Amino acid sequence: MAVDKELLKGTTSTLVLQLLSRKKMYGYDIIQELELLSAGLFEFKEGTLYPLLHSLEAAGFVTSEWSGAEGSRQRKYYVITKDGRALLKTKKTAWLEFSSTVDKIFSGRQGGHQ
Amino acid sequence: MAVDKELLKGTTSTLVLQLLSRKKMYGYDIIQELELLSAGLFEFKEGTLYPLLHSLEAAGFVTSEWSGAEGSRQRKYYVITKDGRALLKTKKTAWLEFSSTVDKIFSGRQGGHQ
DNA sequence: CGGCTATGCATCGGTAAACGATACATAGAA
DNA sequence: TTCTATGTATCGTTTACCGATGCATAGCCG
Repeated sequence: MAVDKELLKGTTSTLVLQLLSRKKMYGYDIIQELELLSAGLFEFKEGTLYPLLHSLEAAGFVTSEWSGAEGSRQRKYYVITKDGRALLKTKKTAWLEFSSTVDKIFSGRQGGHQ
Repeated sequence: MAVDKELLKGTTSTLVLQLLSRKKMYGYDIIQELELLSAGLFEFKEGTLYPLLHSLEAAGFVTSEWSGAEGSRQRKYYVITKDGRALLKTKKTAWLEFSSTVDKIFSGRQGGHQ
């Protein structure tokens, strides 16, 4: 594929980076917010999100920090890095290119023989 | 995921069905045409397409027939069925819902706190 | 007090889509 | 004759995603 394999297999990492580009968030919050923003269409599972966050961190696209009020529950907040923002930009561009191409083909504006 | 897993993992089967909804085609032709229509963006591999066509046929969404001039090379043409057209319609609707949701989230029109 | 639910992070194994490599055969061009 | 394009096909690998599960805490309600 000429387009990014990851894009075809899912826009999950891009969606997560997009959310993190707005504010730092912790895992559970990301799951809730994506479900809310998509009107229930996207239901990320823990088994999907946490490994993804770990790999994004290992690759340097996000960093993490434990935070929370003294003595209360600690949450692991993820913060997007400069590299992460660059990746987000690239991935969003790729998404637009991909989705517009799919739209074009689906609309049937093609050759037209037969 | 509330949306179809197959959709997320790729729109390949939908793209193939879309092409077949226009005219019957053989495998090699499908690969060429998709590359052409997408301006080189989609480069389907044989290892992707042929197993896909076989599974579509096994599921009853397409049928196949060998055809070609007498004595010349025989090509295996695929024809979309009524079930195939119904599936295509469903998948295109799902794609629109999915892509518009992704677009909305990417555009940043969300909550806006912080 | 005890149990239930929501919150919160995490890992592990299974499934299946997509791909790379490869095989094989024919036709036409160099 | 050798190379490239055409044409169908299979196989093994990779890996995204998910289901299941585990563990821990906080708050609510009977």
